[in-house]
This record gives sequence, C-alpha cells and structure tokens, in this order.
Amino acid sequence: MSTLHDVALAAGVSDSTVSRALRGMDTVRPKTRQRVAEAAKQLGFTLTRSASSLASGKTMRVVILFDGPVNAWFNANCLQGALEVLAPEGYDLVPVIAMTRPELEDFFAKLPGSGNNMDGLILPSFLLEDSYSQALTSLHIPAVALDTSSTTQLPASIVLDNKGAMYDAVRFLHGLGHRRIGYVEHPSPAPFESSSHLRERYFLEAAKRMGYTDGDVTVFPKQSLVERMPIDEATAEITGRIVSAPNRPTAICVEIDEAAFDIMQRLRVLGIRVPQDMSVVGFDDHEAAALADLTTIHQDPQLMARAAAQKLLTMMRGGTLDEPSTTFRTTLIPRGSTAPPPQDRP
Amino acid sequence: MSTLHDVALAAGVSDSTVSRALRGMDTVRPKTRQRVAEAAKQLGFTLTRSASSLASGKTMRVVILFDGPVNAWFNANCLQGALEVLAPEGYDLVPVIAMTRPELEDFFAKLPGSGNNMDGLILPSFLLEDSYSQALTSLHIPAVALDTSSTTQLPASIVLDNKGAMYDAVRFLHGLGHRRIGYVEHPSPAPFESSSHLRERYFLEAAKRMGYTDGDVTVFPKQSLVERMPIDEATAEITGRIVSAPNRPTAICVEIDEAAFDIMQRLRVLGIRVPQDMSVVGFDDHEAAALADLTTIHQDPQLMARAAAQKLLTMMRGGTLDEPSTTFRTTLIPRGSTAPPPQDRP
DNA sequence: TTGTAGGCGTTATCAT
DNA sequence: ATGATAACGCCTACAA
Repeated sequence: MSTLHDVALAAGVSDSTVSRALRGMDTVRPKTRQRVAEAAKQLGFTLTRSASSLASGKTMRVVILFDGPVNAWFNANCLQGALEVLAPEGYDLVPVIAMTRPELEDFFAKLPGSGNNMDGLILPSFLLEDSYSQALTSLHIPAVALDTSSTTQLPASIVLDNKGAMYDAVRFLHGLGHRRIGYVEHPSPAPFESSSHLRERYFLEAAKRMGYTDGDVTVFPKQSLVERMPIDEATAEITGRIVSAPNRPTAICVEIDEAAFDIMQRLRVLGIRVPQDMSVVGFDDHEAAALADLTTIHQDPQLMARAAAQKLLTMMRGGTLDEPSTTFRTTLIPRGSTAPPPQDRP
Repeated sequence: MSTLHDVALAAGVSDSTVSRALRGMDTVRPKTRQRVAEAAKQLGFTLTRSASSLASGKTMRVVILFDGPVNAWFNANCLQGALEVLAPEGYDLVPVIAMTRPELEDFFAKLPGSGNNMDGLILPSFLLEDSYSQALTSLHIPAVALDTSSTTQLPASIVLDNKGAMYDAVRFLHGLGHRRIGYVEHPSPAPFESSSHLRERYFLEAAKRMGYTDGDVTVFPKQSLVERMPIDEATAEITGRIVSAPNRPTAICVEIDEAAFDIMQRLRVLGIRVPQDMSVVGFDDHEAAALADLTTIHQDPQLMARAAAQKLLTMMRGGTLDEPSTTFRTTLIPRGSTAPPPQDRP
C-alpha cells in the first residue's frame, strides 16, 4: 500500500537514501539505515518487484523449462535442487512446461523479447536443437543445460555420464551370464528428443563392444513408437512385446525407474518371475527402488540442479565459469531384481 | 531489445493501439491488429512483464507456499495441478518454501507490502495461525487454503475429508479383528503444525467411537517428539518404539505413505512380518503404494490443487465463489499389507 | 477505432 | 553520506 516515498517522508530522508538503505548498500550511515528500517517496518513496506525490475533491468526471475510434469521424479528433484540455491538469493524460480513441439517452438519463438523477462534459464532433459541453443547464446540469455544434449553446446552445462552408466549396466548383466539383453525406452509423451534417449545409443554401443551381436540385443519398442497413447497403455503394450519377443531377452534395462516399476509388476502378472525368469535394471534410483528391490543406476538430479543453479548464478552476475561443464557420474546399485539367467542356474 | 514503441512505429500506429492489439482487446480493427502482430513478430517483440505489471497493477504472479521440499509427493502434485490451470492463463506459479518457523514468520511479516508482489496465494498443508489467515483477508490478498486448517477460515479452501478417512481406516482395521491399533505420526521436520496432524486426532476419535479404550490405542511417537533429527533416523527410532511398545499394536496407520514404506521395510528387517505380524495402512496412495502392496487411503492432491487454482483464478479476477469451500473425499484401497491379527488366524 | 498524456514505484546518474 | 531528477516500458483514462 505504501511506497518507498512514504518511507522516505517518515524517515525524513530522500527516496534514494531509502532505496540504498533497504538494499543494504554500503554508503549509508548506520544510524540513517536504522531509521529507514524502522519506518519501513512501521509502514509494513516492501519493495515492489515490478518497479525495481523495471528500473534496474534485473527481473530476479529464472525459468526452468521442463518437458513433462513437475511431479515426475527427475523434474521434481531438479526443481527442489535449483530452488535451494536460487531462493536464498532472492530469485523466483518459475517452472514452465513444454510438453508438445508447438509449445516448445512457441517458447523459443518468444525468446528474443524474453531477455527482459528472465535473468536466466535452466534446461533439463531436452535434446536441444542447435538453432535453439544458438539463439540462447546470441541473445545473451544466461542458460545452463542440465543433462541436456545438443551438438551446439550451451556455454554452461551439467552433464550426466550416461555412457559410463550404460557400459556399467551392460557389463553387469554380461557378468551375470546374460547373453540376450534388451533395452526398454520410456514411453514418454514428449514428441521431441529427450536426453535420456541417448542412453539407448550407449546401451547398444556397449553391447556391441562386449561382443553381443545384433540378434542378441533388442530395443523395445523396436520401431513403431507407441505414440500418443496413455502412458500405462503404452507400458502394457511394451511389456507384451517383451514377453512375446521372438528371441526373448533374459535381462532388460529400462530407461527410468518409474517405468521399470510398472513393467516389473506387469511381468509378474504375466507369470514372468523377476529375477528368476527375467532380470530388470532400472535407472535413477528413485526412492521406491529400494522398496521394489530394483537393481538400478543411481543419479542425483537434486544435486545436479544445485550445481546448475550455481553456475547460472555466477553467469547472471556477470562472472566467468572456471568450469563451464561439470559431469556427474552414476553408480550401479545391485539389488534383487537381477540374477543369472534361467539356464545358468541348477 | 525493442520496445512497444518500436512496434508502434513499425506498424504505423500509436503505442496504445499496439498495447490493445497485442493483448487481444476487442476495440481493434482486424486489419490493424494483424499489422501490429506482424511488426511485433518481425521485431521479435515481447511485452516486458515488469513494465506491464507496474502500469497495470497486476503482477501475474501467484505464490504457492510449502512447508517442505517441492519434491515431496504431496507438494510436487500440488504444484503440477496448480500449474496446469494457472500457466495457461499467463500466471507465473512461484514455489516458496518455509520450513522453519522464522521463515514462516518472515513470510507473513512481509505480507503487508506483498500485495504489490503477488496476485494470489495458495497455501497447502499449513495449519495456519489465526493471525495469519486474518492478515491475508484484511490485506485483501486472494488466498486459498489447500487441505489447510485454521480456526479462522480463509475465504476459500479445498479441504480433504481427513475425518472420514480416519474413520474408514479404523473401521477397516476393526473389521479385520484388530483390537490393539496404533497411529504413527510423520516425523516431519517442519516445526509448526501441518494439517496432516489432524488425522491423528480423528484417528483417536474414531477409535474411541468404535469402542477402543485408551490402552488399546497408541500414538507414535507418544510425547517426546523426534525433533530436529534426520528423517531416517527419526523413522528408525519410531520403528523401534513400535516394535518394543509394551502393548504392541497388531495394526498401525501411518500418516503418509512415504513414511509407511520406510517403516514397512524396517519392520521386515526386524523380523516383523507384514501383514502376518503387523498390518500397515498408509495415507496418500502414492504411486509406489501399489508396488509395495500397501493398503492405503487414496487422495488426489493434483486434482485438489487444480480446484484450488480455479478458485483463486476467479478471486483474482474479482469474481465471487459460488462454493467457497470444496471438500474432497478419500477412498480406502485394500491391498496386501493388512490382514487379520495373528491370534485370529489358524 | 485510434491517439494523447500522465503516471505506475524504483533505480541510477550526477550533483552536493 | 545524501538529494534531485531522469529514465525504465507499459497501461489507462480521456479525448478525438
């Protein structure tokens, strides 16, 4: 209700002094500062964000762009991590979701003018098209990629060692004696590339490296994507394909835990025992993975997001990153959903 | 980079016309509107939020205040639900976390001036102190409570039928034959009252109503709160108390699923079989509940948050709610974590 | 249907 | 250490 000017009158100083005092600038005499503080508290005064923003040019707003719901495990953890570092610095962290290609295009189409509307951008998950990442840098919008890939690198990024992770997984299954293995894509509704799709590539690469032939390795769904299908229908469909695959694998890697949980349950319903008949490896180490006794690959998106936010912070403040890109490694957590293949056991 | 004025020049019209055209107001000739749209796109122009905000008085910013991390199941779902209705209307949804009492106090202390900084407020989980809810209404800040309780009701609220839920739970356990039952509080780190604590009260009330005596019903932790303790230590501690309780219950209700998962695992480790030795009922119907085969009480915070956001929307637009308070009911989902008590079985 | 003019509440620059 | 004075970019009467 009351403005900075009212505070100035009450404290018997000028507007500028109030502004300086309230923002903790150093050229204010302690006594004056205190008088101002009292007047402000007295009046219940708070700076108006939009006015400060307009005058200063800083919006104190960073957007985090997701390719799916914020209640998905990975996204919620990113949000929390970034919030933990940004909020104490006074930034708003605004989640924005672009689930469809038009939405994504729209977001980037509006980018040119958006410099006035955000101080920074965090991009988790997206496999960014080059034109987009270029636009970002040429518009001088501080942005950091969070487990995001693109040919044209952004100036800052947090990357997950997906390659190492998949090599670990394949090596692990190979060590258990599995000779027919499969990779299961997450039936994501997002119609554009997500960086987790990269894992498929590395899985195949690792398999080949370990001596698996094409016939030994299957990807589900193979080609005909299960698109635009409710997610559990898609999962059911995929589980069906796995079970009825001509050369059914004895072990599968699933792109994310949340999908693995579902698939495990469906396998059991179909009479396929895990791990006796089929080994399952997940990805994420979701809180429920221990509960489900799921062997999985641990990652910590909350931590990665903190790192991303930290980098963004220094960029927004005009600093230089001493390490533009930081890589996080994964850890394979062996649990009860994996075992040697059927024929190997007594 | 370019301003509304630049667009006006390019389109050969006045600033106000551009403003009107861009915001879709009706008093603009289609042809003019199009010319403006083209000029805007051409220049990559986007309205500057802070300027619009300052001039119009609307911030297009609604904050959602949480008492814990946004990656908690309930919170993440609230966020997603509210986002789904607010984002399409152009609102930023800004998550703010107040985990400690000072943080909460600080938030409300700054409220008087905050009217200029937010158009609305969503309050999940808090057991609001009256002074706070009164401040909100007297400051005319549109706010809606989401499963939040306070003596002084806010003008709008979404309430969960916690009472009905707990009566269902007690009735269910009673029907299975349990004569000694327990209620397990969530070892929340938040030092202030959360509305889920209400459930404890209703549980006790229901138990009494069904004929349980004080000796038959135990609350964990009983009195000495497990405060300021890392959450899993607290859970371990609580599990220990349950197991070693003098008159150990044969069935427990746990305040939220996430805690129930943990407790179930610990019980098993301690050799207590679920449900043979101990029945467990959760609350939430978290995605992992099916996986854990946990009998639980279903609620849908995402849906509730949508409703909350909808109410907020009409309030922010000056409308009147035809139903200030909406109550959502719960459903008990029987699964494998509950069974008759030990002595009842052959 | 469109244009004109004033003001929204701060910050920044330049004095003092 | 503090004051005066322009911006900042848009919206909203009001006028035409």
